[in-house]
Amino acid sequence: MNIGTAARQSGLPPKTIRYYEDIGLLTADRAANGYRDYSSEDVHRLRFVQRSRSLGFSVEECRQLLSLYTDRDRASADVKAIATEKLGEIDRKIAELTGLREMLGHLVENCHGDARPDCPIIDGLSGKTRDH
Amino acid sequence: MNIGTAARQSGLPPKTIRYYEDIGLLTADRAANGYRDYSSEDVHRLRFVQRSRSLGFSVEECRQLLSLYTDRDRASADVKAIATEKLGEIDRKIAELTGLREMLGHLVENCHGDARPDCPIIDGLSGKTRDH
DNA sequence: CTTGAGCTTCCAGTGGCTGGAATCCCATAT
DNA sequence: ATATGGGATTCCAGCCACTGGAAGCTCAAG
Repeated sequence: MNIGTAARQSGLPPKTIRYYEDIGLLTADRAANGYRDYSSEDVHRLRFVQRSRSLGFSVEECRQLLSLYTDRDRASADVKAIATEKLGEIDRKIAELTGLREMLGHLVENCHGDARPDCPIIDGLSGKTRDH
Repeated sequence: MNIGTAARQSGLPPKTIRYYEDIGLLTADRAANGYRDYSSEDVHRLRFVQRSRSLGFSVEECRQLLSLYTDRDRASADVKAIATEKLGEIDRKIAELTGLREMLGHLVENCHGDARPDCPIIDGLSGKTRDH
């Protein structure tokens, strides 16, 4: 099957698939006319990468996961280690964003938001107000 | 004052300050020897940008905020609009990450994580299991 | 036989820096 | 006077993960 079909079935744009091939993440057979030719197993791998990426794994992590995916004899502990590490990262990111949300939320709440120039948001960003 | 001092006082690396100048976000006077020369007002602006960036505003948004910061007569509503929009983005990001966290958390929970090859994480990523 | 869609490659740009090289300036120690 | 070390300058390249666009090929349908 051609790249367009593989793209539709995997949820990845053709450009991205070519890019993945370029960086050696996935390979593809070539048909007689020079077109890339994907098997359904290839599509599985593409979708695997698509899902992994959408779950926040970096491309390098996807490379690791793919090799764990391919290696039918690896220990599940190896996979769990990567996933757990990523879970920690996600938690840290959520915590950070929640902190930001709170800070910015306070600023927005205290801003009357009318035609007057007086603005606690600007004051907060410029460091004028004492930290509470 | 030199760029190093301004950097220490604003919390931005010198490289970043030069970069900001390069893209026209901030300007700097030059001393006789060609060194950049920062006033304390310049440092205020640098810190303003530093805080805005750390709160998740893009450089382009910082450009807007800076002009609102400089314009002593603008309505606080203008600032509030930008901040509220950003608040929405942060909320969306948190929601997205929370979703990811949950999904990945389930996979990790169900993985026994021992020497056996059977792994629900890989199965989940490959789409083998029905979405529950 | 033409048209249009889809495929190929390659080059360049995105955002927001960051690292490194080569060179210059300045203050201090010898 | 000079050597040294730290900081400043410029410019070029690279990071991540794509994405857009140009120029040219192939293929199926009308």
